[in-house]
Amino acid sequence: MTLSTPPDSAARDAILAAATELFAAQGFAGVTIKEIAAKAKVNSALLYYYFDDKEGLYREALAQMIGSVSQQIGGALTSPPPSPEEGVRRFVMAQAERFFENKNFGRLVLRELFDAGTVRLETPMHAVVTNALRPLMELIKAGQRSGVFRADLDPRFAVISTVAQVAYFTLAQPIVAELMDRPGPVPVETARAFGAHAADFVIRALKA
Amino acid sequence: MTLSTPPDSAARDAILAAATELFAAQGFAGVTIKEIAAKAKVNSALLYYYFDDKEGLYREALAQMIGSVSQQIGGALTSPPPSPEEGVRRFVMAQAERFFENKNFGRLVLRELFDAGTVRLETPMHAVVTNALRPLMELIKAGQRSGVFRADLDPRFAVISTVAQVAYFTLAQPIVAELMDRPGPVPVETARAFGAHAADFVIRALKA
DNA sequence: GTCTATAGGCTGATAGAC
DNA sequence: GTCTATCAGCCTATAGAC
Repeated sequence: MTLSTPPDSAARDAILAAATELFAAQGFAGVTIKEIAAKAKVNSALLYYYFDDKEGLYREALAQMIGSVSQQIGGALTSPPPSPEEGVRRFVMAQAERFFENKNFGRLVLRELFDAGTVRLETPMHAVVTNALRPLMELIKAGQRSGVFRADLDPRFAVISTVAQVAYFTLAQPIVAELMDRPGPVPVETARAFGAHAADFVIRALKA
Repeated sequence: MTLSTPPDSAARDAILAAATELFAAQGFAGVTIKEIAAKAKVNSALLYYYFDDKEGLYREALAQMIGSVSQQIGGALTSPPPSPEEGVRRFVMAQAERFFENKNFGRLVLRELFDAGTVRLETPMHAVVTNALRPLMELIKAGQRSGVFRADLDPRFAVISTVAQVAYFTLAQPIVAELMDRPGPVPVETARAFGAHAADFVIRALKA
């Protein structure tokens, strides 16, 4: 069936891809419509054919990213939970995989977090908590009940400590690069190695 | 002695304070000169008397924050190092103290991290690494040599895991608030409690 | 030092030809 | 669907009165 606004089109996809990348790198206010059009190699007026306005475009870019990725991360916990430890490891590894596979995701989402005072969107943030963070918290609570994890930790704090690892690594690339004594962007192997380190680090801190 | 550009003035201070707050909340591109002037309760043309331009104002706000605060955090390690564990605890607590005492610091600095692709400043980031992160890394290495900390950890990764805690907590306020089941901003007691938790969490992960 | 007034450029967005 | 042309508004920054 055909919708009133065509949902699929090469031009539309190009616009959305360009917008996602630019918003992730420079933030909502730091990007212009013409800049997006240039990157997508389309005329700037065309953006208004496919999207309501600049904010609508931003909204769609963000919603698309968060919807797909936060579910994929949370999805690491939907399959049978072998042990709390293994669950936490899977979660962190899935988070690392998604963040490194799609560098824009982390930046776009975390950027939105910043701008939350200036808020544009509440729903996507809610999706992150519901899809990814709540399941992780339940897993940690289960681990605490079964005695595998320390019971004296506030499970909410434990969740923050866990997700902070990969999030900060992704976000703080300039600092990470300098700390690594490496010029230029951090290579994927390093990022992957950090994911493994992070899972290990967190599990060791959680264990009873 | 008098400098060419008067360094102290109530108006100048008001402008700098207003700029810091707004840049921290909305980013460089998201703030207008008139907005800053309004918040500082001065005429917008006055900003150009005290600062070169918008970027110069941003630069000064950022440099001032980073200079004072990164040294204060790193300073937690200059006094006699009692034990590696205690050193790490002091570092994390100092980081928490500074971040929570001055909410703008974390946001302004971390925001600049994001924009590093679009770079405006490299020097301040360098200051963070030199003043705060390198000393922390040396401390961790010392702990590894003396057998207090696990030797199989990459000290660079360990540094990232350590600073990520408080940084993410500060940054991700909207997510943290929702996770806490609390409407509105996170109260200071909670932030302080997280600082203690974070220090504990990290030390447990580092210990041999 | 602090203000008013304004220049000049760029921005988001629309109308309408093809 | 995609483009050209264009506008009104806001933005940074400056000139100059007080």
